[in-house]
Amino acid sequence: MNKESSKINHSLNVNVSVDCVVIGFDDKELNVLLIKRLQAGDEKAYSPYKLPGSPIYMDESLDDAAKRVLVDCTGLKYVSLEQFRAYGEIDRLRRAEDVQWLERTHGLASTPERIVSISYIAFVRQKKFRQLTETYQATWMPVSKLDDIDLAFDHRQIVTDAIRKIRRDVEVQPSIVFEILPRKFTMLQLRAVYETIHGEKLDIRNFHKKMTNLKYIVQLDELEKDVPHRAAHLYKFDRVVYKRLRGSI
Amino acid sequence: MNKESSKINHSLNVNVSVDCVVIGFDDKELNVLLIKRLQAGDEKAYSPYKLPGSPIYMDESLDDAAKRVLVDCTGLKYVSLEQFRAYGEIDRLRRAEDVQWLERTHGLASTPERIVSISYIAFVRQKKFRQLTETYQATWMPVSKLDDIDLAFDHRQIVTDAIRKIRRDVEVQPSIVFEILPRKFTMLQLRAVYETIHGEKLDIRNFHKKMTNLKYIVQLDELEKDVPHRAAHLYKFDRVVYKRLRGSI
DNA sequence: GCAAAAGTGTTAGAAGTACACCCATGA
DNA sequence: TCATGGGTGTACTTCTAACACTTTTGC
Repeated sequence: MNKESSKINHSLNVNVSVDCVVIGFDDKELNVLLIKRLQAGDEKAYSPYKLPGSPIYMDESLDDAAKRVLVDCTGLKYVSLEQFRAYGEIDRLRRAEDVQWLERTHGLASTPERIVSISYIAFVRQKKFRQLTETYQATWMPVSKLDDIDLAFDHRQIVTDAIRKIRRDVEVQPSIVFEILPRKFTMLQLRAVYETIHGEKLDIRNFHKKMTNLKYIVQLDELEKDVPHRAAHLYKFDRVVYKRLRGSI
Repeated sequence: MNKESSKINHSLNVNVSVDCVVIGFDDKELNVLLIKRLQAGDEKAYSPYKLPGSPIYMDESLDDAAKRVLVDCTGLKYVSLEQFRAYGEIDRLRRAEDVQWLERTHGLASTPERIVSISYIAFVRQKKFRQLTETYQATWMPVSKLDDIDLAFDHRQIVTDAIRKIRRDVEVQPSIVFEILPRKFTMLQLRAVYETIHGEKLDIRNFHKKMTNLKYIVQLDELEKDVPHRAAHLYKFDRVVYKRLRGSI
């Protein structure tokens, strides 16, 4: 848009951005990855948290932009990101502090009237990259505490929608739960995932029966170690069998 | 759409557009609503069909833009449109004829490198507005014939994705089938919808049993008329009961 | 031995599937 | 009387839900 003002502006498409809702699981609860905004002079005036996001570059697809954002903000590569929804209400930039932050961060002389944001969801196992989040000023916020904090732009709405989507997706596409489990997992861990996502306790025996009936959950000849109780069997998720059984779902 | 060209550019956001995938049902098969492109000098060079769509205006939300497109192109109001997916590959405007068409139609001096399109789905009963589609050069294309025709931009991909989405949505949100049925319908009509969407025959007795067990499908004290065979009962969809039973789904 | 979780079966009810015949109507 | 779709029941299988005790291990 502003070809003069800087090279950054030349290659950015400031009318379209991507935002990533990274939902993490820490074996106990769901957390969402938020970025602390860099603070300028009057620190108080700014909403401290936002989703990782960025305007797209002209030479990258939406999917590539979302991947870039995740790598830039968190160091995370190889995370499966799924496009989720576009946000384009006309009052998305209603807060002056949000606009100021955008201009400062991206070196813009001016901001468009509106930025349409394409949001992406990732569902990840937190333990994989606990150290990286500190480097990038990213922080895990428990989903249960979201009501108490202020988020920039319409990011609260986006997070709320994303969590609702994940709850639904687990029903139709159970493979996503294995993204937040280690490669080898116990039935207890698997059950904890389902209980956390659904928000209710599940019957142990029925759960065990149901899961071991699934052909793509295979028991390994291996037990967990260093636990202060009887060791549980380990299982793995067989992606090949899963895909064969479910076709293109 | 034709004011003064300068004003149009001022109020259009040419970087973002909406496209509507209107899937219609004519009691036999699924059809998608396509627009015939207005033809310039060299008619042959242009892909004849595209989805109804438009760049968004600065003072309208994405949802409003989609509604406007549908009204402008087809005269359809009060159709439930649902946002579906954003398309932002960098080569969306790869075809020169597509770019030329855009510039001519919207009076643009130049076209951005890329236009991100937000696609919307509507699912409608074709009979409601058969005459309107002629006025607007819109036409119903059987989904089964899509392989044989050329669509502009990435619209083939969009339509394919939309149809897959509808097939899935029927499972989780059965209310959408009633959008393409008359207010009073027979079990045969209802079954035809399911069979068309799923692409397979269903057992008549089991289907009947299952549907009449649903509290939100209520039998009326009324029979169909003017049929060359025994008249069937009419049923209606009770939206209030449906919503009560399914909460916020 | 105790704390903590692993592992395991049965029963009852609900839901889904397979399957075939007579009925009402208009042409 | 024939063509067309309307309307119905039963038996079998599968899935779901409810429910409690013994085993293994580390401390």
